[in-house]
Amino acid sequence: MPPEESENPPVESNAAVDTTQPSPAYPAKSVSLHTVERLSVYRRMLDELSHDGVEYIHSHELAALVGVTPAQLRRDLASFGSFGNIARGYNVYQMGQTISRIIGTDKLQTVALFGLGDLGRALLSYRGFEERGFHIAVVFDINQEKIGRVFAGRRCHGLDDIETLVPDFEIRIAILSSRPEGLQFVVDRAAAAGVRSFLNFVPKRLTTPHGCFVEYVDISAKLEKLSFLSQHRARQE
Amino acid sequence: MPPEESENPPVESNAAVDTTQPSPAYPAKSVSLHTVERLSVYRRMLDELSHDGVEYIHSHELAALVGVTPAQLRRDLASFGSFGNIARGYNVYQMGQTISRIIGTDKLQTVALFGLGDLGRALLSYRGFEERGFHIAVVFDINQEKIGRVFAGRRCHGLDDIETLVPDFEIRIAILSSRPEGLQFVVDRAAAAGVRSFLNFVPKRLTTPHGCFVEYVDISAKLEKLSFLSQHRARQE
DNA sequence: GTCTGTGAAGCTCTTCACAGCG
DNA sequence: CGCTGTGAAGAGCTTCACAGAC
Repeated sequence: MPPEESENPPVESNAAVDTTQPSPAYPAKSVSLHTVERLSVYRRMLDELSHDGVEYIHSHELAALVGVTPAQLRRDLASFGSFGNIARGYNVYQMGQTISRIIGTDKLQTVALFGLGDLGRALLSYRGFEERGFHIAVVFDINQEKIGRVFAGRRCHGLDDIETLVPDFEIRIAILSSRPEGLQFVVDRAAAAGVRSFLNFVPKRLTTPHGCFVEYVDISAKLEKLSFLSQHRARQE
Repeated sequence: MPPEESENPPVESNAAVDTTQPSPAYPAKSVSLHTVERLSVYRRMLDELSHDGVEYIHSHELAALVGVTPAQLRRDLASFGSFGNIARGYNVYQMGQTISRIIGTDKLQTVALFGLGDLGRALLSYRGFEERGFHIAVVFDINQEKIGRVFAGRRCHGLDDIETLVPDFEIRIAILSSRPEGLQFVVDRAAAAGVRSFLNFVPKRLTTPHGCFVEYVDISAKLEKLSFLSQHRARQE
């Protein structure tokens, strides 16, 4: 399993640029995955700051708020172009917009959910997704008793609707919260219908379909990590 | 915020060693956090294999099953002592036991849950924790209407019971799934009562109490990472 | 003086490749 | 032969520290 971390294809500016500021829009070089994860954190804090009326912020202030070093913050931001003002720092609103555009959440993204067990229903009612730019529009389950019923405003579909609904809603992202059995089949079928990436809550390793991405969320593993740390480490991380 | 990743204090063997096999029990050197995360994955797969009756396995086989390189698997295992048999490979059952002991899940651990919203209730009904050695024994909420009611077999408590219940149940780990407001206060209070580590589902940065660990699970951030990848990268991760 | 952006150093994790064993 | 364990090399990420801007 060779990690195929090829360099980015040169991403041409596709969207209409309508910002009033001369903000750099797209990554100049390859942005590391660690950086991408931190970008989400930065954006959340920037949204809060913007909401509180803060216009400009210095790297050391924002860094302290999100818990990274100032150097790292500046490095992360520089990876897709520099736009800090030396006297006043970074424009809070503009930087938030730029990060949104880079991670692709400047427009609402339509998401599908597979599996309406306890976790699936909880994710469905979670309001946090909408405010971050994700909308669960379609839900699927294999359970005949659930198909046709409505959960949190969405009608539950059977797997046979994958081929019609995924293209119709232009779904690129799927959340997996089903039983492990048959999960690979669902993933392959969804990928064939056009889904490009999967957020997998099921504790089961998947064979990633070609051209797709899978991100794992393993809650038990996180607990085990904490268990290890409490046992073996002395101080905070 | 200097990352205080001091080297491990020499962990002396504390528990009574009762294994029948001459397996090394405790990390010889500092085990990296990445290794710890993978150990959870190895153990899950080893449990499955053991259940299927597999007795021995070679590094390249197990590596393929969990999606890492054979070299990495061997390196991970070697970080807490080597116990592979050159002819037959690794003893599946013994290695699972050893990993459990290292991450501290060879005995059931009692966990508290803070916040009984949608996500909290889903976590409460999730059966996967028990089989990995974690038991949610106590649940808390600030909502007066929930206090006293029973959810999935556990009576909901108010925060005023933290100081009595945490010591009584010897709770070391807490899961946070409440609203962001007042979360820091809850964490500080729980830490003072004896909780050592926190699994935080709330999208809010915490000041880690001294001597404690906080592990963040940010689902929206994961979606944003996928969104970025679909946009900018060409192939699978 | 302060702050940003960045070359360079430092550090950590991963992979290579091979000695040694069976 | 093939496999494990490991020194050494490689790759990637973080931090240092300073030039340049203000």
